[in-house]
Amino acid sequence: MQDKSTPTPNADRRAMMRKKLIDAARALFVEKGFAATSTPEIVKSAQVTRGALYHHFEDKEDLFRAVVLAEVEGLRLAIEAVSKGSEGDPLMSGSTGYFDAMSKSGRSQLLLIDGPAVLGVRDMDLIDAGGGRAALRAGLSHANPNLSEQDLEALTKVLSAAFDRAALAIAQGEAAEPYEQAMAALLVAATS
Amino acid sequence: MQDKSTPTPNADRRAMMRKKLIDAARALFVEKGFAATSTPEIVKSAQVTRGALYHHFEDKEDLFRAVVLAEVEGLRLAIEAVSKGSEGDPLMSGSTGYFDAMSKSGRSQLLLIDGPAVLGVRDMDLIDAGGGRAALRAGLSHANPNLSEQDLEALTKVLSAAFDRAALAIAQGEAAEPYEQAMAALLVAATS
DNA sequence: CGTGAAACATACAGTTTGTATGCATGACGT
DNA sequence: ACGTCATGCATACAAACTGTATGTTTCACG
Repeated sequence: MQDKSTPTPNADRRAMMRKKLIDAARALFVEKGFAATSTPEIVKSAQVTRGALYHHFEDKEDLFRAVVLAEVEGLRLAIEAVSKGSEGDPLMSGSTGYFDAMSKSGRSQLLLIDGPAVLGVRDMDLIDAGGGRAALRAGLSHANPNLSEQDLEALTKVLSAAFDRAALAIAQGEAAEPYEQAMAALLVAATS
Repeated sequence: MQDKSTPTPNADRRAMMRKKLIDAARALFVEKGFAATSTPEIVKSAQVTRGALYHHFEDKEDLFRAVVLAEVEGLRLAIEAVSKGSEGDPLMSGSTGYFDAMSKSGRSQLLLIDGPAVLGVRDMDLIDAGGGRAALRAGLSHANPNLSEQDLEALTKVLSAAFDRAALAIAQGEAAEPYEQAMAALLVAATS
């Protein structure tokens, strides 16, 4: 059969092109940061032209947002996979699952550093409200049923930030155990 | 006396120019973020030329670093001022002092969001190692003398991150009490 | 199979960044 | 007091980047 007889459907082309751009952008954003990464670099790495980039994304920030959203989804799946076959306290197993999932290279930099700076604290807060924080909140709520909605939200956020900082430290090469231990201690305290 | 008879010493000129630039840059960085603020904007706001900027700072990032360093110093002074005339548990009074000091407009954005993104996590970690974290560490160490150096460091960092997140939330307009309460609970737990 | 829309490529205008160069002004020894 | 020098600052310039406008190709579909 002639090659020309397999035209690529538009939906597939779109998905493939977006993936190529998102993957190339992710690698460069992780390596050099958002500001230091230029769109010519990105399209060169993805082997397409800038026309394609600006056809699929409004601007550089929009592409970054897509990268972050994909990363959050990856994080969600990873946590889900880990916590599936685990027993015991859901908070504790969720904790190890989170650390495991956040160990993927570049993930903490994207989600914890560049994300808030580029997309803003509010947007980023909404974006990762689901990514593990919902589970943490549920666990805390279960342990402290008497907590007001507001207090629960506050406790969730500060504990979540502590988790994030631990994941970041581990990603930067520090030993994991002290942080896992510290977070376990805090969790115990927060659920008693 | 003729006006011309008071030539400005170089040291003073230097300090004044740096201050003008740092102040103008701080306002714009807070308002629009680092990337979205251009050097022409900064010098226009400071009523000088780009030549002055690049004479006193290596580049835009270097100016940002100066802004951050000044901010950390301001934070340190503010905490010191508050904690001077306070009684009781140094950790608890330090906590309220920190929240108070971090309530200055733009401070959390600069130190917690843009700082790590622009200067990098490592540099920023070194920069604000003193700004309140040292006191937190000392307090934790005093309460848990048996903790290893590594464990103490980890606990300090995650708790510090929780404080930061609380300060950020408050700066974003959320109610302060739930966060102060949550942090107090965590502190109690971490010192028992 | 032809018309229209979507996907992509190329070309362009406006900004921005950092540097190079030139001028002015305070510092300092004699 | 004055000449020399370094420092402070302004202007001019080249390279790079961003977003848009315009052109071309490829699929969708009646």
